[in-house]
Amino acid sequence: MRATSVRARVRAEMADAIKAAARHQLAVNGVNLSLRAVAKEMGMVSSALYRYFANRDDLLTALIADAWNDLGEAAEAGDAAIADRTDLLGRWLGVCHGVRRWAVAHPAEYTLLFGSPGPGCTAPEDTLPAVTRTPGILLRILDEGLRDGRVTDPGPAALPEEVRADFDRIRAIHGVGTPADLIVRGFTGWTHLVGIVSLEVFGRFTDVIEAREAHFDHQVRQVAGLIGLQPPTPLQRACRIEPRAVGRTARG
Amino acid sequence: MRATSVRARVRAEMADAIKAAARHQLAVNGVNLSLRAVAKEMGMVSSALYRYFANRDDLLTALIADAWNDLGEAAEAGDAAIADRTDLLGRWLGVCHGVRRWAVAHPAEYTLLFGSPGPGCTAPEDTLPAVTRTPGILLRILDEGLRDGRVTDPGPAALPEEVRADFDRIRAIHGVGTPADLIVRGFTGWTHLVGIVSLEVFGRFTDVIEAREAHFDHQVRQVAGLIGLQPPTPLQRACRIEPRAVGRTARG
DNA sequence: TGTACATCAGTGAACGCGCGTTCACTGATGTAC
DNA sequence: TGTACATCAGTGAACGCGCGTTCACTGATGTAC
Repeated sequence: MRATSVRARVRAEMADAIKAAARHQLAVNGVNLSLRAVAKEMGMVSSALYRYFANRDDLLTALIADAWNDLGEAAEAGDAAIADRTDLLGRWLGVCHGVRRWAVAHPAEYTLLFGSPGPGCTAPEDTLPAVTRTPGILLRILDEGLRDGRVTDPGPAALPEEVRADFDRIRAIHGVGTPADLIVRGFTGWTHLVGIVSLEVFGRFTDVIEAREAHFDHQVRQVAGLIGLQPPTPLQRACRIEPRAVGRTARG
Repeated sequence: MRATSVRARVRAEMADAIKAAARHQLAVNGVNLSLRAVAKEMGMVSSALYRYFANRDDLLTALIADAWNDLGEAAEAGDAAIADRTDLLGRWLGVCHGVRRWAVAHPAEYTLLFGSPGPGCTAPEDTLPAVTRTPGILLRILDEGLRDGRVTDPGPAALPEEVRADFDRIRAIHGVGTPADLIVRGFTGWTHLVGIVSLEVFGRFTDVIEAREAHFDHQVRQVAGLIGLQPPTPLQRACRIEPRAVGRTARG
């Protein structure tokens, strides 16, 4: 029994190594992953990969699932880096910067997630938690702000009924009580974030925007303001021990 | 001499027909354009295409240039559809809807423009006017609003110096006097627009947002408000002959 | 107007390539008695 | 502990495919005299 699990462990490690090699291939040769190239990088013959993945699509699907989780971890790390947990604006910005940093560092994997889907791209059902993880972090920040009064309830806004239905569904997925109108506001932040990161990663800022990070920070702040996130008041800041560390961490 | 230009005209028509077939191929088989498939659709042999385009990259480059112009035309049409030229919010929304409609109708061409660039993607220099055309329309609406007081000058905002340098350069390209701070606000609208359209076109709204157009309209209105665009006042509306047609056209 | 020549669009065969995937195989490792 | 068998990771050859691109060619169309 124990011997079997040794084999299983080695097997799992091999699968991980293959995925790592595949990620490297993505980084070097772009999004058109070649099984033969992955195998060569592993020092194997291409047919050996079929011991670990049923086919190319299977490997890609695994990479995509991993990428969603990596993105989520980067976003969570950006949130967690803010010492003052009541500084919701700082945390929001931390998440945004975390997402951008990950995307710039892993352009090919970002492309898997937010570039155009290839021909045989079927998102498997069980990736839903991974996909909704990052927007979920943003949503929870908003929700927290709503509950302690830092973010104002938008009240009965002019949200079309059909749109409200969509966002009631989204609310149910995340299991929060945030009103649909506020979720929409947060979703605007998410769509903007994806837009500005995609433009940068896909090379649309070349020869246009040079101060990438400063520009990103400025834009994301603007949108955060639209959403209703405010910097902590001086009084709130005064109650904290290390207020100055916050801004720096958010932008690092 | 006239005979020669007959040949030249036929030649140009053939090149157009090839591009049309290529566009159809893009729409059907996705972004991985195959010269052989294009030739087959034309009822030709693949080597015949080399009479018209030096190689595959040349054809793709031509398609991309055309796509930028098509997008620009769709955006301009969205603007032009607003009868009340002083209704800057309506015109802004008209441009946004025009962009979205074109993208949804031509997903593969949109992907060429805003998806991840392929390996040999070098934007030729002379496409700059085409690339900047659509954001330029948005910028000019803002500029018009600034000049007649509908949009307020943001004044000396907290724009980092390096970002200001980038946007001074952009301002020079478009030849407008709009202050950099306002251009940045407009650029936020552009990045948001690209984000929400990309998410929809690349399939990220599947099983998430069903009321696509209503949701889009709502989001884009939110961001337009952030930028400083306001709906015409009742007085302004009253001075117009057909005020009610505006909103409908903008959303059609 | 008629003829000789040049231009050029399109053909069809061929090239070399890299790809995903299959299959029978070898040899090492684990299992059962 | 030792032996016979089962499992399974990895090999290497082969398959069939579609691809971009080349090249010598044919035949129609335009040009010059």
